[in-house]
Amino acid sequence: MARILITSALPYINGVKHLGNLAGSMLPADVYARFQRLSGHDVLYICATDEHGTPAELAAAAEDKDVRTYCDEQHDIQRQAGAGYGLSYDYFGRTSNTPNIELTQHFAAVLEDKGLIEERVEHQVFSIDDDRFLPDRYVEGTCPHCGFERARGDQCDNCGRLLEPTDLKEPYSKISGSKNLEVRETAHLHLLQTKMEDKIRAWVDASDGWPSLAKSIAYKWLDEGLRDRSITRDLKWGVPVAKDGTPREGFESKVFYVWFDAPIGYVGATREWADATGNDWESWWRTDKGAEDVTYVQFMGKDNVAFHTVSFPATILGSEEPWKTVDKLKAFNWLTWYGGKFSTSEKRGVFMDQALDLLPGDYWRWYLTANAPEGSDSAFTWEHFQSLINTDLANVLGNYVNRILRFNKSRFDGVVPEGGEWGADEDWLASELEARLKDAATHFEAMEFRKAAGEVRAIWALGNEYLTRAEPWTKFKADPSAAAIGVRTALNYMTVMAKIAQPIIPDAAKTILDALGVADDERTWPACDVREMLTALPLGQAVEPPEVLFKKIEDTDVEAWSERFGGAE
RNA sequence: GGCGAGGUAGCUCAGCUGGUUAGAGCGCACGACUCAUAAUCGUGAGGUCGAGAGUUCAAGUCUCUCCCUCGCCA
Repeated sequence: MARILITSALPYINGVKHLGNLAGSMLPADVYARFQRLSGHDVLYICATDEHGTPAELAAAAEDKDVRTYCDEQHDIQRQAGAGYGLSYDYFGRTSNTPNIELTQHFAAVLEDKGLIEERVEHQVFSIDDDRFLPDRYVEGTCPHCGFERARGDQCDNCGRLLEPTDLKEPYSKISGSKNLEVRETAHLHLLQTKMEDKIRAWVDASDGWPSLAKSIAYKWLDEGLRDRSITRDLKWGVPVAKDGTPREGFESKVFYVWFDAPIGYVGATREWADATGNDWESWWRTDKGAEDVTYVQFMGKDNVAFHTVSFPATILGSEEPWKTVDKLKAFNWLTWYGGKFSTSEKRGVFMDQALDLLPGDYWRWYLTANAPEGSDSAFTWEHFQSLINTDLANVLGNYVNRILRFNKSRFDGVVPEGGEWGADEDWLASELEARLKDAATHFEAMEFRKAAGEVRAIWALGNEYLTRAEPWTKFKADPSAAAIGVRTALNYMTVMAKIAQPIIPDAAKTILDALGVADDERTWPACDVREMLTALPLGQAVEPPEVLFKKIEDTDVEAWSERFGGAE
């Protein structure tokens, strides 16, 4: 039994995430976690909301709430949305909770002890009417190069030149529009990443288990040269810059930058889990306290790779403490909306909570896994969604369950029938299954989710092929016992179909296994002898057809949804 | 503008370190079957692998140029 620590990139607190976010980290992490649990491993799947930073403050202000209240509400909304998709976190924590605050302050203190943190004075734009320092991109004004009137403080969108906020002519606050700005001096802590470049590069060199996408992004950053990075901000909402409970002098109104404390949230949320369950968090994170046998797997979108392969490692490696670092890293490309970007403002795309209003979580889980943006960006379209759901879930899997259970009910009184002999058709089924089962497990293990889903689908389809060969409906007329072996094998086969479906569509799989009376402790990943699998159900056991597993998506649904959420043109 | 990803059958995508007639699923056509959510099973038709040039005995797979799409720019 292996110990596997799984984290998915932390969703930012600012609003419910869209399907692309779900598909690119939380869902595949969950599928992987479920697969590994079914395979008998000790899995700890941790996630949390990333709550600090300016966007959270502004979103709260827009709703006329204090930040804490806003985050409380949003955290709850995201937790519920995750539950709607069956995301099986062992713990869904918060970066604003005490464990993360303490850990963040701890890392900062240790890094400073190692000489990797330095106080530097910067010049930043302060908005008197907003009563706050403005992050670069919240200062706008006229570009000194091209005259574009809405250039951002970090760069001009029109001519593309990099800017400093102080370069802008006629600057104004993007938050309030106020022109009542001034440049003030402000001190910040800087993490001296330049000193750690060699150490990080050596660590990247030594890493295996990363896909090429991840390595190339890490090297790109290293090749460009790391920069010392400010890790504090002039904000109220965040981890206070303090040590042992005492605020740092001159930093009373400052907090750590969200990008510094967010990844530490993986550890923080693990501590929350330990506090809540009475478990030990250090045995998962400290190699001096039992974590040396842990395999740590991270899931994230490609935009997050640099932070996980360079920035966060800088924090961890810089501490020189025996923290666990990532072993395997799975990075995803984008799920696009008809080839373009998901966009709230332009009403393009579906968000996690909205999708659940349309259909249950399993529908989305299947589509987003079978069509995961693994090798390249992958397009969501309603038409494609409809096609995959109807074919794979309703026709191939759902109909199989329905056809065989109903036939069994009308011909064999709804119990696993006796009679008939294992024959050539059953041998054929067993050998096909054995090969495909092995492939499916390999793909799940390798985190190749499209291929895993494809193999699962192939195994489902194999059931229908078997029925075509066995044709119990024909045999029943002349020899009911010849039909019985076909039905019995088909019922046993259905248990395998459902068991391997569990990582991807857990709810539907549970419905099927319940209908077949499979005990909870027999629902692990099928790994025994294939013939044993196909003869496991006790003769005479009652099996009841469940309600229709998956309803089909009609053309009228697609029309209505395209209208509401955007679609082709 | 810089950087990144990508342009492979009608659609969504596989194609590792170059090597027999370029693959899958969906869609489509035809056939079979009737237990089933008009479901299922079988067969088949579809591609000058964005364009051009080059390296090589051999390129979707390497090099260069160009065109186009998407994203990021902390």
